[in-house]
Amino acid sequence: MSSIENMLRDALISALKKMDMEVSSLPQIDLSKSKQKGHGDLASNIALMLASQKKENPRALAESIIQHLELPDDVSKVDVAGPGFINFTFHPNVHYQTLRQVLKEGSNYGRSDWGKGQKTQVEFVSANPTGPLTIGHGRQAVLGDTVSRLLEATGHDVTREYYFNDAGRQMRVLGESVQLRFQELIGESVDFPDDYYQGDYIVEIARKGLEEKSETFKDDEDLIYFRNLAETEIFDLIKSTLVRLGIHFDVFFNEKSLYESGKIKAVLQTLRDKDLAYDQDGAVWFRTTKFGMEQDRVIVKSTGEPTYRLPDIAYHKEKMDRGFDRIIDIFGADHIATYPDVLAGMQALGYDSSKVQVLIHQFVTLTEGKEKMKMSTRKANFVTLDELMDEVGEDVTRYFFLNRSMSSHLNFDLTLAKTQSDENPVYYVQYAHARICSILRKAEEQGIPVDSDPDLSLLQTPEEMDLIKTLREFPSIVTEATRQFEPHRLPGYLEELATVYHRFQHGGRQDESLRVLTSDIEIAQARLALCRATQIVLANGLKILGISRPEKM
RNA sequence: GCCCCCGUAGCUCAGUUGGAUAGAGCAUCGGAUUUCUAAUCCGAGGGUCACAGGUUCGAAUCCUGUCGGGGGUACCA
Repeated sequence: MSSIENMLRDALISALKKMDMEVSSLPQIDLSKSKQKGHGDLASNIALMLASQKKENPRALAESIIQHLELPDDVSKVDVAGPGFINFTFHPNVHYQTLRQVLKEGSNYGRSDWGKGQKTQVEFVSANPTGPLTIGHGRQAVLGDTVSRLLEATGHDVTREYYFNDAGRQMRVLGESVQLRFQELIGESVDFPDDYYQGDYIVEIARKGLEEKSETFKDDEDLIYFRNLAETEIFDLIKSTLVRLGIHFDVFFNEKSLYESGKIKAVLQTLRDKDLAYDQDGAVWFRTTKFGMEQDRVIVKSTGEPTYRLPDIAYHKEKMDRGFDRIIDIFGADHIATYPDVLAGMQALGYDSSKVQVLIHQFVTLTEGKEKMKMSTRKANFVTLDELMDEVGEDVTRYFFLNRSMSSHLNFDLTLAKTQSDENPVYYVQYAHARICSILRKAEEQGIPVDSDPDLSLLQTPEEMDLIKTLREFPSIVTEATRQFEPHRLPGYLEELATVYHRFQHGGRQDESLRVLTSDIEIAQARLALCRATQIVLANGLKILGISRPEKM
């Protein structure tokens, strides 16, 4: 955050003091970028806020504030507009200074260290290995990875973690599904139940099994064999899909290890000791009502098998014990009811549950033309992430999932996605980057010397100034996107930046004097510096999104 | 029944803790090119911000209710 905002804030406060205002009861002074051109560089609604508090006319109040205001040197103009906004216009030097900063910081521009030293864990995907990753998983995978990248860009120490369970009923059914397909392959006639895994990939795995096994006896040992085979094969598949998407996990955490290390039992015992767990109807209940919930919840079924809550709580305790300062869980909307139990569990065990931040994203609904499809791994009516990437490419896939806010349903029209791949805004952004690379190459070919300290004050056209002002926003876009966990702000910003750049460069088509490589060498050098700065910001932004930065298109 | 998310242009979606004339892309229509990459630019049309009340200087945004879509409300995860 550049200090000009702070200087203005201080100036406003001292102006208000002069007016005998109660500074302590002041609403927070909001200084935000003016929404429209002609309204200056920053706008404050302080007069409007105070007017409502004091029941005074906001415009008159704004005028009065201005009269008492001592402007910092870098602010060249101040005026009152609309219902009572105070608009500030910067001296152009502020903008040239921004440009120098971008060029100096290079790939660090936009990065910050406000998360310095914060050990942060991000858990996402966490799909059990029962089938290939689908478009539904894709949204979470890309969101989780990008949230992680944002956290890294703001200085956090991030661990990406994938939690899975290979011991449950799902996995048993999976193993049996493979076994049945195997029996078919060796010529036995089998009855394949409707609610078993229908996908072709099951047959593929069974075929793999045929390479090392020639018969099956339907005993437990066989079942374990097929279950394990399925798990390794499917996990390989999942990992290769993730690699393709540019996602690397630091830790794959197996739920089973919580049982083996006795941590599940220990949690249960602790809850019992604290009288937060009790027996009833043959099951063990967790007193969630103690933590403000409507009813208690079962944590161990009467069969003796824990419900998902118990291992989830034990897992989060494990995370806490590993010393993370922040724990971020990314879940689909179907898990919305489960996390309060986990948070209650943390409180019950004496941990600070505010360290856990749960991000819920809405579902992907898949349509093909007008058909609405309900995705189900079991029934094998899904589109895999790999198929999507084959069709539209990795960059489009990532962008598609990132361009929308988590809280809105993502309507995925397959036919549209295919035809739209040419029109996808990601190309628009990448093209701006490629165009800059091209122009820089051209400058080199023409032998224009690189001036490390060009006269930036030669940049004066509205297009040039717009571009610089847009570059100036980047760091706060990154920090806000991180703070609010809203990755979609970044693609929106990059599209805006690309637009402003394209407009700038387009000007040169009609008018030679507006070209970057214009005959006036000094102007050319100043514009080349502007191009380099834009390239830096586009590249830094795309990198955070995990999208490639082509030098040619 | 109760709880959570969503409802904004023909379509897909933005809209910063309540602020200035509600925006963008796609689609449609009209213009610009012997290009520093037309994967570009400029312009036009297109809106009862689901509906009805309320809060106030000001509401797409906050509150209440209704309708519609999705998800939950398990001794499934």
